[in-house]
Amino acid sequence: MQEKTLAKLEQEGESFSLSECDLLVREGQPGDENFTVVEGTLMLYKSLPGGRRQVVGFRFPGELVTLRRCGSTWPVSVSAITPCNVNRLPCQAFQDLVESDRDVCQTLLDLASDEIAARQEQLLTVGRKNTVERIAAFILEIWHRTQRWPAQNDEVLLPMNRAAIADYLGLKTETVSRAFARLVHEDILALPRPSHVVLLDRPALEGLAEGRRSLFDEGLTRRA
Amino acid sequence: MQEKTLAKLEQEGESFSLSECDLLVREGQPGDENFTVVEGTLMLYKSLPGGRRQVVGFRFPGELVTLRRCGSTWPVSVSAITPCNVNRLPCQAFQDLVESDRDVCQTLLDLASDEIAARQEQLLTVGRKNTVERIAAFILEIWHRTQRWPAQNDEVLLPMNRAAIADYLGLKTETVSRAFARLVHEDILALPRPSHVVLLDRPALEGLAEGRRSLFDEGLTRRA
DNA sequence: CGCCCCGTTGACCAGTATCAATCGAAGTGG
DNA sequence: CCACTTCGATTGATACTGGTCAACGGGGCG
Repeated sequence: MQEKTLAKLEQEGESFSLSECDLLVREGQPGDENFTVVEGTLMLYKSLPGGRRQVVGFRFPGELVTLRRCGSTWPVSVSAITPCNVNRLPCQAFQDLVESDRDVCQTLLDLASDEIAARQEQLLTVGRKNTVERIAAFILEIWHRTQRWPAQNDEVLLPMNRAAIADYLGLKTETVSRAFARLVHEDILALPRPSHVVLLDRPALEGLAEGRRSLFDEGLTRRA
Repeated sequence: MQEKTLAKLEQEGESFSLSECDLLVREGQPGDENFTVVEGTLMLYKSLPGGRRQVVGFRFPGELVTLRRCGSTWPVSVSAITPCNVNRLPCQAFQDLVESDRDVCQTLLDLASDEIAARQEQLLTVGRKNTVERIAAFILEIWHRTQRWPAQNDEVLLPMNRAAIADYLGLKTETVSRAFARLVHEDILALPRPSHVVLLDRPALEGLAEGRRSLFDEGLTRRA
């Protein structure tokens, strides 16, 4: 259903490619266009003076970049964190499709609901979890979203670097490194390369991500 | 337009009231209903073990509580922070209205876009601003949203207590108090009562909220 | 009148940021 | 092919913001 809707959007639009680090749109910029990702990974973020940056989402193949009110300015910047193929659809054509096809409209409302729920979840992570819990939640999120064909394996390839992870989780890169190091030390993860994560103990990782479990539950009690 | 759409929703639904602190729905609960606020203020939040809580939004009169995928469970809890009148509309009736009326569908997509942008903004605030900047942004947000009739006055009545503010901003109540105290000390705000904020220097407050200005730009440099 | 809750303030602590150095892999040029 | 450069990741030492714990104050209500 979502696939079909996105396919409808894409057959009306035109496709083009982006190199790694290319900026697709800049925060505050006008522009009545919608985009979908065909190939690669995009990053959505907002900036603050002093080089502060908050990543508010990643977009993988098959996803709509963002729902936008026609005539509005972009609330975020979007840039490619890998080489990408992106499909562009003018806002008006998008609008027409919504009005002519009720399935499209319903699907978009569902996608919007999912996106809102995802941002609420990210808020919980950024606002109320500690460093290790944030990293655990992050790895599991990317794992879920990139397991397109349920190949029940326990590996994740992170397309984003440590700076992007840090800015997604409201941390600094050094802090991200240390959290990874702790998870590796506890034998919950392995990191053959910085972008290659192997899940050694998924239940433990899930416990951390949901704040049920602490790295000190056992193991650092003096006389255990 | 949005008002007209919400009115359509409300005339189909049934209205009822909530007392302060009543729980409207609990996170994870099933329930195919949509709600709008007629009177009062609602709070949306998510919980974590250990009593940790993240508020992900407030709802004022005339607002839809949240867009929901039909058949899904609630991703958040909703409770009344003041006495409220709320309108309930079964998901199916909501669905029917969306399908029969393209204006409704378009308006809902616009509302969803706004909500997504608002959560992105909150993420920036929680992830990348310091205590004072968060409070400044918060006060201005509530000020904007409660100035329904552009009575160009500089007063805000906060319907939520310090705990709700803290949980919205990823802080503790003591920290919220201290930030208010600093803003009062700098003559940017006055606080006749804890819930009654008077904006004495809106430009300064906006500068802080956007991270352009620091409380130390002048005033705490040793020899100024 | 007194209790209780919420907000405020103070003293101290801890987790994360900051600053700095090092490591390692990938790319470049001799 | 190998030295050199570069950039991202990692690790260590220290600083600082916000959290924790505790006490106090004021207003509302029984």
